[in-house]
Amino acid sequence: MKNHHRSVKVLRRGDLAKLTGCNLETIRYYENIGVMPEPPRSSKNYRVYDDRHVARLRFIMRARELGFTLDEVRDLLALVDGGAQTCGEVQGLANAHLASVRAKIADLKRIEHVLSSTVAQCSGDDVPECPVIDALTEVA
Amino acid sequence: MKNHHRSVKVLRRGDLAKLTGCNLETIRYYENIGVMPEPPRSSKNYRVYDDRHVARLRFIMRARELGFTLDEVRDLLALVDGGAQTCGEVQGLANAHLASVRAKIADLKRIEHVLSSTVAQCSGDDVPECPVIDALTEVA
DNA sequence: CTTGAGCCTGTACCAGCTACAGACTCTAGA
DNA sequence: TCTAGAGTCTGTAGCTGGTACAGGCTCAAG
Repeated sequence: MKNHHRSVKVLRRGDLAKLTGCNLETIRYYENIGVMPEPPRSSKNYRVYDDRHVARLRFIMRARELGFTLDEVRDLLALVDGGAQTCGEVQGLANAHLASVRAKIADLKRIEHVLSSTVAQCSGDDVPECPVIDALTEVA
Repeated sequence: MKNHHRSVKVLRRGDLAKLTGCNLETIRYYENIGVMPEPPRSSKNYRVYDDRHVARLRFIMRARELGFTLDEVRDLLALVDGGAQTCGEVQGLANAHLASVRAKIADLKRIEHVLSSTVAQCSGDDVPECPVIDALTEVA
């Protein structure tokens, strides 16, 4: 038992990465841009994390998975940290983000439609005439 | 009549930008990365464009609008320029791209679902309990 | 005591542009 | 003819959201 005088193992950057599945370097990046707090350092200048850092990083990663930008994540975190945050404010951010997600879906659907209807006209043969190229070339 | 000895007005970079709606700097960028050809230069080192440059830039812009990456655009252009291009090859590229567009749509729909169902639980009040924050915080 | 793993820092790189500085040139009006 | 402003030239830096490496320290096991 080497840690008999310290019952809780400290988390270093690599541990945090493994626990969350986040890339090691990304953690430092998040710290640099201010979405992760600067953790305390050990005597040898190693970052020392705890459970709250794990929770915060998971929060960030989940928000990123849902397509929030890092700026939006910062806003969400500020509301969370603010203590005085209200459901209404968070709802506002989430709704704004939802609208942009829906706009992206609409864009991509339009693109999908153009692509699929164009490709459907392809003969797939060795012929030089190609409806895809035509569609791209057309001034329309 | 200043151009009496040259009936066709030459296009400079700004003209090409206006004709296509492309950003002025983007034209130079496309030249640097090799999707636009290096145009001939005037005696004073100004780029001189013609109709074919206009057509090519429109092609690139249309492909970009459809979500092709610049690498994919390069491939498409190589097939177009190759002369021996076949409909089948182009169809292959377009189909691969269509698949990635569909994958993005699926991702975004999943995100939309999570967001909208979460936001729907919001009271929108001044209360500190927020289902959006809960959803982001949950380890799930 | 050595060896490898892990951590530290700063910096460079990716896409796909956009913008700006500083120098040159062209064009239209006075 | 002169001059002011617009256009062009080059290289380079910035943006987002990371990723990756070099060069140096430190730590733990054999």
